[in-house]
Amino acid sequence: MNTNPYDVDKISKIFREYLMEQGLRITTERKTILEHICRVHGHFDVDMLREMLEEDNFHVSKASIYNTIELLMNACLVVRHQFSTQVVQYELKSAAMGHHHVICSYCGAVREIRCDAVARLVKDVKITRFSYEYYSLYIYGMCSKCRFRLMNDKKDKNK
Amino acid sequence: MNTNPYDVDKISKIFREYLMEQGLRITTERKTILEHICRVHGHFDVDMLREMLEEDNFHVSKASIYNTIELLMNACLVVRHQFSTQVVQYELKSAAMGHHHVICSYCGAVREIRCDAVARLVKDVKITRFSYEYYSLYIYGMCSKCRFRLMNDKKDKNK
DNA sequence: ATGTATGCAAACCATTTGCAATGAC
DNA sequence: GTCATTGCAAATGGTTTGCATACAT
Repeated sequence: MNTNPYDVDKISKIFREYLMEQGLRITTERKTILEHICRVHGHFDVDMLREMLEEDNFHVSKASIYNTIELLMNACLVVRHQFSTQVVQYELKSAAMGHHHVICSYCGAVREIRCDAVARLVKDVKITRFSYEYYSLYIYGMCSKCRFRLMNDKKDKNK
Repeated sequence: MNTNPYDVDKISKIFREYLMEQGLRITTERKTILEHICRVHGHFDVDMLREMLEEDNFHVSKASIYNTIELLMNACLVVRHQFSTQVVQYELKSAAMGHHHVICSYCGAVREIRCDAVARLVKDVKITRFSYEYYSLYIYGMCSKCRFRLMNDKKDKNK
């Protein structure tokens, strides 16, 4: 029933319309960057995106990547995540809407889970003087790897 | 029924115990920084905290503030928020647990709301190989001020 | 033809790091 | 007395900015 969250044609069309509406130009860079974002099925950061583009022999400056991501966020097509310090990651909004993020506070690993009950409830939260666009739910805790490592560290200490 | 989320004595005790447990030292700086954090009823950032301390004639280097906040996060007493770019804010975990964040994507204004139904549901989400510590829910959209401003801008254009 | 968008390099600024001096234990 | 912690200043690195050139309209 759900439509593909990575549908390039659909997403590119929305971006084109947004740019025209705002009187901004539809450049090769902007189009190509968005196309590559749609190919990443998951999170991405500026460097990763740049490498992908470079591998495709498409050279863009970092400044243009930042510029384009900014526009995509304004167009509500991309959302920003900052799970830990120093690492800013982005994600297509259409993809982000389908899951929540489970983050290990110790190693920083990020996992995605679905929970439609939570999703439904959050969308129905009534907020006065505010028009809802989207939400991010980050659940923090300790992953099994870190728990295991911690247990072993304690054992070693007691020896 | 709820206990005061800003209870200095209780929070300081937990921090002291954490430090001893980890073989770390209980310094005047660490104690004083935490005491000031408990006085902020809301979010704070490193500079704000430093100003507060300075006003109290307590001089600490930024490095020590960063160091102490790091420890407080490891002790699960403080959580980090990054609502928009460039501004990292922190909050006492005991305070953060009582509310969700409503953020305007346009002006960056942050509001807090309570919704116990969501809180209960999220805490009960079953996650395999993971021990839950806390969660953050960020709801993004447009606040009434920005909506109003946008409407006026459009009117002006059409003139 | 006009003026926005790009690329590049320099600037910025929050955070981190290195090291000598201090102070907790 | 020992060694972790602090303060200071320098280093780091992601993001932003300024400006000449390229190109969308």
